Amino acid sequence: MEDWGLQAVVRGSSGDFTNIINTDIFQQSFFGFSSHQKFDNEFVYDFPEIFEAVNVSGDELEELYKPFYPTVANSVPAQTVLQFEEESPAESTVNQEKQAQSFPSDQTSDSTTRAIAYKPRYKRRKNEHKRVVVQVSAEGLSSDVWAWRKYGQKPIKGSPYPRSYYRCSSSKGCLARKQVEQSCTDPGMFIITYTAEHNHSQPTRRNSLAGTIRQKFPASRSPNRINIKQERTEDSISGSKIPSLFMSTETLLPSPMEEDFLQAKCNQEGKEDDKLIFSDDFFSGLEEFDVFNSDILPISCHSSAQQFPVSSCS
DNA sequence: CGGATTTGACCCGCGC
DNA sequence: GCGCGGGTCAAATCCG
Repeated sequence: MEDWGLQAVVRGSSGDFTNIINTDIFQQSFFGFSSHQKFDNEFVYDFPEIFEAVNVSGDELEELYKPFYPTVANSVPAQTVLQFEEESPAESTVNQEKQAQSFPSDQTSDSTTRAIAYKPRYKRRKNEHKRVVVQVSAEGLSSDVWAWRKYGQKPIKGSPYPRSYYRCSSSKGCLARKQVEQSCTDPGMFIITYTAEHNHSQPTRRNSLAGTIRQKFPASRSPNRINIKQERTEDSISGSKIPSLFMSTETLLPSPMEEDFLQAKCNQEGKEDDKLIFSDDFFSGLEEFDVFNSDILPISCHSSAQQFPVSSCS
């Protein structure tokens, strides 16, 4: 997604969406949220009430978001600010080469690019990858859907707390990185910096995604809950198994976030006839969605994305 | 025994 | 050019 490289300020009135911030789901649905562009390189995204408060603090964040203070100051006290750092054009080619090495199946890399050997021992410091900075509570720390392996820890000047470095442990070639440091102004909060993107789907062996989803959409909060069940139907033409989306009736009254989430997926994954078709990748981490399913009904989708979600087959 | 963590050494961008 | 600060490496250790 091209817009992923833009700098963005994101604010939410409530909700620990950081639980899901580094998942493909969130990233892909991110731009489905209502937004407006303030400057050439700044977008403001409004999040629905379903999110809980996340406060911004810390010297690093302050430095990062100086240009955006007007936006921050005008929003409610409870807010979350994210920044997506844009890679510099000069290094873009190098990054493509490196990514081509790591992602041989990447459709954006042609065979010529893929053949280039590039293996620096150390990465460039700045502007190499998109970065997402979030602040979460200790609870948010433990609900990461990805498997991380700690590979370093350093004391940080000006902070009494060290910074921990993590890399993705579920895929050998994955460049995804994560830094965690305790906020010096609010020791109860942690600043997480995600760097690069995963080149694989979420690890299905971990149950934390289901836990995250339950946390975000507990059944007791119906009608805001979202029930999704994976079902693979055979394509009459290709004969391959195609995952389809099934939802319970509660989603007839979706929260704005869910609606935009689904709309974004709808836009991205495409539609076929009156049924949403999602990729295998989307479902790879959602196999436990049906844990709290009751009555599952297929939904339909109008051809216009603006009308989605529109109806449910009863 | 294999994967995760710890931790000192090493590397390197960047400012002076 | 030099030194600082931060990111990564890798051997040792831990742990299930």
